[in-house]
Amino acid sequence: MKLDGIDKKILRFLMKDARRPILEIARNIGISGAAIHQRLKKLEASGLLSGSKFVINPKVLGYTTMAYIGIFLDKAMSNPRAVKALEKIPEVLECHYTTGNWSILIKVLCKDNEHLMHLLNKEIQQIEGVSRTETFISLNQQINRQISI
Amino acid sequence: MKLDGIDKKILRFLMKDARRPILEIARNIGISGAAIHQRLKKLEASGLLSGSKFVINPKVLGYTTMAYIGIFLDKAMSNPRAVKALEKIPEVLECHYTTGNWSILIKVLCKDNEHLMHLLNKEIQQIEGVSRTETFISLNQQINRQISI
DNA sequence: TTTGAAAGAACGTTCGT
DNA sequence: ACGAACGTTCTTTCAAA
Repeated sequence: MKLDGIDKKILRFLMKDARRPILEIARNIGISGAAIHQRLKKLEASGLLSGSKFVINPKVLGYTTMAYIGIFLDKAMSNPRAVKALEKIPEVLECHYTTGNWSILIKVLCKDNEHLMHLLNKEIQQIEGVSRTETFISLNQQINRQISI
Repeated sequence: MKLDGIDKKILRFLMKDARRPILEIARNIGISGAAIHQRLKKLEASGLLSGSKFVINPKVLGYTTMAYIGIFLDKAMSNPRAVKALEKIPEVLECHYTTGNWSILIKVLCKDNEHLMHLLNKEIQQIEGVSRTETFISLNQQINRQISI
């Protein structure tokens, strides 16, 4: 997939604000709305644009504690089964099958430390095959962005 | 901030597709467009809705290697200065100030392992005050979602 | 609070060029 | 890539339930 300068400009606009009107972008870039429309269709067809999302600020709902948890699995425990169990826990936002010490690295979002403790003791550790965990609390997320175009 | 059932339904629609027309959501939920309009304004004013983003699939652009890197900083190196340096590296998508072994945990996205190696050796390790790093390659990201409403 | 309606502006989309 | 045209959606407003 190759992007020219105009494609990149369009993407940079929409990645910041998915609701930005096409015509407004057209005016900013200096080409017609129809042209942008065509390009967006191409980008969509290529699979590069996989959708749009409203971004929510979890702090407003009281979710202030983010953490990464490295999980060690027993030999017998298959990764897919563990993932299936983790999917059912809504606090788990990401789950990665990683190289290195752990079998799995997950990112969780909790209301506070107590919530996190409960999540660890009553949810994560209770999953069959989970032998040990290592938790890293994010005291402050200082960068959060998508790939730069 | 308290959400009632209708708020939650609206959010669930928009979190999946930010471009979904309000009137269509209204029809699905069974209330008027004007009501949704009012609620969205409230949600925006509360700060819960912090914007919308087009989601890009980096694989289409050839970015297939995601990794987490734990960074050890020298005592002398202040966290803000390190973050400033990391901000300049576009491959760095997230940066967390964490408890535990490392000073900083970052998430990076690279085209391939070679790209990652270059990033580590020529960019990250070159930052003044970075003493050591530990890298965890994500072989497969199996969950990726926002907070559940 | 929500509704239904109504107005005008702005938008997405599709053409022929 | 353009510009015009059409149908839809958005925003805003208002009186009424």
